[in-house]
Amino acid sequence: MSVTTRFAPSPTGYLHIGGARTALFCWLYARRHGGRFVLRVEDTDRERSTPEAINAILEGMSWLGIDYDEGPLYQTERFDRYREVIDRMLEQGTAYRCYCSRERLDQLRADQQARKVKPRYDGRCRHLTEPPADAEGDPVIRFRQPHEGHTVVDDQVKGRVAFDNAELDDLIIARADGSPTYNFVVVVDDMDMGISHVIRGDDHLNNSARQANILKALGVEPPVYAHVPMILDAEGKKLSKRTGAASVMEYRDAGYLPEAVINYLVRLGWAHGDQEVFTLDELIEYFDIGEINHSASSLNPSKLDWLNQHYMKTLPAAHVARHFAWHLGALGIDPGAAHAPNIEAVVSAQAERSKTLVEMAENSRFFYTEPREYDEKAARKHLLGAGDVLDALTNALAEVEHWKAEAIHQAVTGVAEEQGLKMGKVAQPLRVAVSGGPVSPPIDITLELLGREAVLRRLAAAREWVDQSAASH
RNA sequence: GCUCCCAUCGUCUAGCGGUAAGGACGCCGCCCUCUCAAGGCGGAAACCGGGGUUCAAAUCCCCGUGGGAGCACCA
Repeated sequence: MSVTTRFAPSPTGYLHIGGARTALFCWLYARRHGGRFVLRVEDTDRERSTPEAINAILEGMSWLGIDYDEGPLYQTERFDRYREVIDRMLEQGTAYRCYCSRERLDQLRADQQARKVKPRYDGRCRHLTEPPADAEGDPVIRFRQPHEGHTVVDDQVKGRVAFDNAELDDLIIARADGSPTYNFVVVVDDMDMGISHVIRGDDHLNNSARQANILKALGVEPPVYAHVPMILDAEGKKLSKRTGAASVMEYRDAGYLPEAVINYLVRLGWAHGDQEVFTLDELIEYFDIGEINHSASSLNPSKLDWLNQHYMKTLPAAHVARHFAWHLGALGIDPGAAHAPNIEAVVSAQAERSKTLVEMAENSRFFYTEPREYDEKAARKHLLGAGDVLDALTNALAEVEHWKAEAIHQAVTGVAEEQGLKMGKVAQPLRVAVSGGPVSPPIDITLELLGREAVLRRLAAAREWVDQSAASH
């Protein structure tokens, strides 16, 4: 059987992280089986579906690198088709007109709730042959749900799930204004698009029986269903805009690489033995629906951090640098400015001491702008009284022939020996002088990246600061 | 309320009748060290409860408990 999967988000303002994982699963499954992956936008809710909301989803997909073979398809463009199917069902008798007023329906529901039974339509219009005399307004169309027997969904994740058809009522497939409803359009779309595998959130598991029944009424074999569990926040609660971390774009903005997010997401609810890190090719080779977990999983932010750092360290520096540049820009830094250090070298130097690109950008500020002031504690500890060391360093560094880490390292250790000091007593004043604070990549690499001119300029400024501080105390 | 789903370290998970219940993140030690990290080594840490089935149960069944989802002229 040829595989066609689909991702069908409704545009609600952003690409939800859970939706992104579902999309990823669908995408991987299609790729794995040489099938097709379709993107379908469920925009029948005209209120919520804005161009911005649709763009947010497309942007999220493209940032993650999840491409699609077909689409985006929009349901709002398919109303004629839905109408056609509804008419056919009316003709065949698998659907019927219901004239019950909203008031009656509300009353019915209220009564049932009061009697503590499951609210459902009582089928009053199910056997009507013509409109009742007291009918007011346009009728809705309901699906004639079979009431006997069971509908079995052989879910690829949850296993065999049986629904008693008596539990299912005749759901509305078209409103009084003629517009089709969700459970119906999904069915028509899945049928028309030849979807073979419906992989979606398990909040839809209950819908699958009725959808399967509509499909059968249309004479079509239902697709294979796979309902994947939800993603919860770190506290085990439902993710929301309020708690944050729900939108894919928040992860980009927080400094995560798409590779890290993909790897993190795929391991949330899916595992391949003990392997933690996967290339895309490996995922395509290994991914299978049957290995998806049955239960919801909570976000583990520190594990994402770890993966992100892993990818920052191991992905080609040039690739990481492209994302890094974007974050530098967000800080108002132009990585392409004259005298700016080689950005790939900065990435290599900072990757092992940053969890995110945002952190990397903040820690790398001093490479691009001279420190306006020194970290107070660090300056007091390392700069005060270090005038002689700074002088010696200035002299030694001015002499260095090839401004490379190895030569710089020799010069610095030379000063330490000559002054009878431990390396720390030399490197730390130097570090504070050039970076403004107590933390930076190895001092020789830091200096190489900064360039001799900038280093000597910063040393002179530090020397001046030492004198001034000494004078004022 | 009814229907459906779920349940292994704090978290992500491996396990699919016989294991000292494994790995990862995080945490705690030690080593390395010019800072911060990274890295190496080691450690603490789990089968929700109760019944069955079986020679044997984290694994299979039932009940309970606890989470979650669905029950709209929303998607």
